[in-house]
Amino acid sequence: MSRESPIAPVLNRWFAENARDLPWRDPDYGAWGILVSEFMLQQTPVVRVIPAITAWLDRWPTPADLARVPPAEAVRAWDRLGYPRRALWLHQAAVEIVERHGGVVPSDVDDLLALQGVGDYTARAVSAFAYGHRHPVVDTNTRRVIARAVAGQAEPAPPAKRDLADMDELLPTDDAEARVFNAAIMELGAVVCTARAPRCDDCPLRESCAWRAAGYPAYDGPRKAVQKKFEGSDRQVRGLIMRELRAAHGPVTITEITSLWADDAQRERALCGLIADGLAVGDRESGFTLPS
DNA sequence: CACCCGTGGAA
DNA sequence: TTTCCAAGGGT
Repeated sequence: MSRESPIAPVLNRWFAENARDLPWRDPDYGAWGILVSEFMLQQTPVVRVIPAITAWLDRWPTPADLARVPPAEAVRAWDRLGYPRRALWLHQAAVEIVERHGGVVPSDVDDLLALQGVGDYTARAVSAFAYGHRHPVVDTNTRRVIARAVAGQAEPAPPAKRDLADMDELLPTDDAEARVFNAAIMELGAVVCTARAPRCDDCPLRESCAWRAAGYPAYDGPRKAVQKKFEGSDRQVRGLIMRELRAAHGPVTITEITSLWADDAQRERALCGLIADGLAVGDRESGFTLPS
């Protein structure tokens, strides 16, 4: 037997009055725009995505528009949103949408999951937000809100398959309400129930929050893996090379690349990695470019 | 499952 | 200055 979500009514009401006016929440934004927004929002903050997605959709209003240009154009337009593989994957996803779905972003979760760069989160987000289908949409925000408001813990456990079922239990049975709830719980995690300094006094769930009821106990679970330092990392070197490739009109010579980073082994590792990822193409004789 | 992958802003 | 973290996904 199932029962209605205890927190959906109050959360959905709060969302109706407090939702940020984000571009992709326009009812006419379209599935392609929403798919692009989800790619860009993978680890890139909202404030940096807003100007980028506007320019992107202005240039490539449909998957077919993106699919017919070289991947280099996508990587260049991605600019400094970070994780440039996402630009490559988004371009590839557009190609697959044209090849397999007649240029229309699919609505089925399994079809979406089959697209390059689309995982559990993005597939369900697109199906739910673009097409109104009832799926649990689980991201870092929803996991944190559920950990606190429902489980009474300061931080969620490491991501697990179980998260989908946990979210599904809270999801209203009605499709439209479920879609709003997915957005609302994510929004709450983004602006109120934040990772640092949550604004519990302003939280619509404060009366029922299990973490508050327990007296805000500190997190005592397994230590989260700490992100490795960026300064001096391979990622920094890759970033420097990518910046050069994006800015260049012609091939970038190996001499120019060598000048970017002194450590030979690390520089070589970064360049080989970019080539393996398909972000760089070429050789030492003719130089390197973005993939065409 | 642990680790890797960019970039920038805020505490 | 350093650390944290941001609508994840692939291997």
